Amino acid sequence: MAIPNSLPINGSATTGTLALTGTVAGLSDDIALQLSEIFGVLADSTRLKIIATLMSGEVCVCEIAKRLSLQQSTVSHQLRLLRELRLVTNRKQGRTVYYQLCDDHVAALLRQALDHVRETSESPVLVPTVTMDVGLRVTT
Amino acid sequence: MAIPNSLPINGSATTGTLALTGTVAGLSDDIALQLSEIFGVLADSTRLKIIATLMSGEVCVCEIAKRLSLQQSTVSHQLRLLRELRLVTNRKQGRTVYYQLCDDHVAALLRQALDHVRETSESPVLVPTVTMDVGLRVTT
DNA sequence: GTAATATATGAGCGCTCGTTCATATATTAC
DNA sequence: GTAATATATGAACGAGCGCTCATATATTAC
Repeated sequence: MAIPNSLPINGSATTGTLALTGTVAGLSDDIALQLSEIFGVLADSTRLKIIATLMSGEVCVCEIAKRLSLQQSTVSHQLRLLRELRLVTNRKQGRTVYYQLCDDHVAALLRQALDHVRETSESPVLVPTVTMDVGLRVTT
Repeated sequence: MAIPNSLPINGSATTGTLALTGTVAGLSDDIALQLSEIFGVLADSTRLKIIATLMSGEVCVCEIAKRLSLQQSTVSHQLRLLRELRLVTNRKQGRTVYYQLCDDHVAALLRQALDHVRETSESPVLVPTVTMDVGLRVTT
């Protein structure tokens, strides 16, 4: 994920021309790029964990690092990316900085994907089990 | 996106332990990785366009390449990835191979993200317009 | 048979991404 | 004042990704 020039993730780069994309089939270059950027944010497990952490509310940098066993600089770099995409806001109090999610869309996508993952792997259908029937038969 | 060892995108690598992820907050390494792989598929504009093309039904490789102005090998490589993630199925007829989407989840995520992109950029709120009021005032 | 068409795939290349390390700044404690 | 703590950020490195080119295979047309 590249860090953009302080542009939010939404808002089209060009003007209009959404008509062709009415039925989904046939994405314009512009929209395909926007979508890939949105999904790109979620395509890293570290960022996903950070976002998920923020879904429980406002958390400071060092707390995120502690909870996720990440280096502070790693967390700061990722938060910077999320900040420049306008997905989080921050608030400084003393020497600690608290971050907060401010985008519903990304969180909604995460939730939906999570539902799907759970749906397919949660159901205790055929938990691997080995049943052995051991015995000795003496042939005389 | 790496090509996996013929493993589908769903199905957890380890056994169970989904309990901790009940409220979304606190993703396990395993689940975060699974999610990042799902989003990773959608994090490339070329793949998005291919998937969107397949959302209109069964399409063959050369047709996809033609519609999207992509090289045939590019399309084949991406389709191979999608095939190994079990997101598409293919059917050979003569010398042409038809591909078809076979995963609802990914298509649903695309649709949802698309709705959000449209929602925020579609509305014709303040289309950039310059209004000039030019005149000459002669001071005598 | 040969030629043309459709697809698959390995190798290589350039680019991007995520992490780590080192360091700078700001704030609090003393 | 100094020390400790919290955060931000630039540089560098290694890994992975997507594309292109070349080539192999399969099928159809002739």
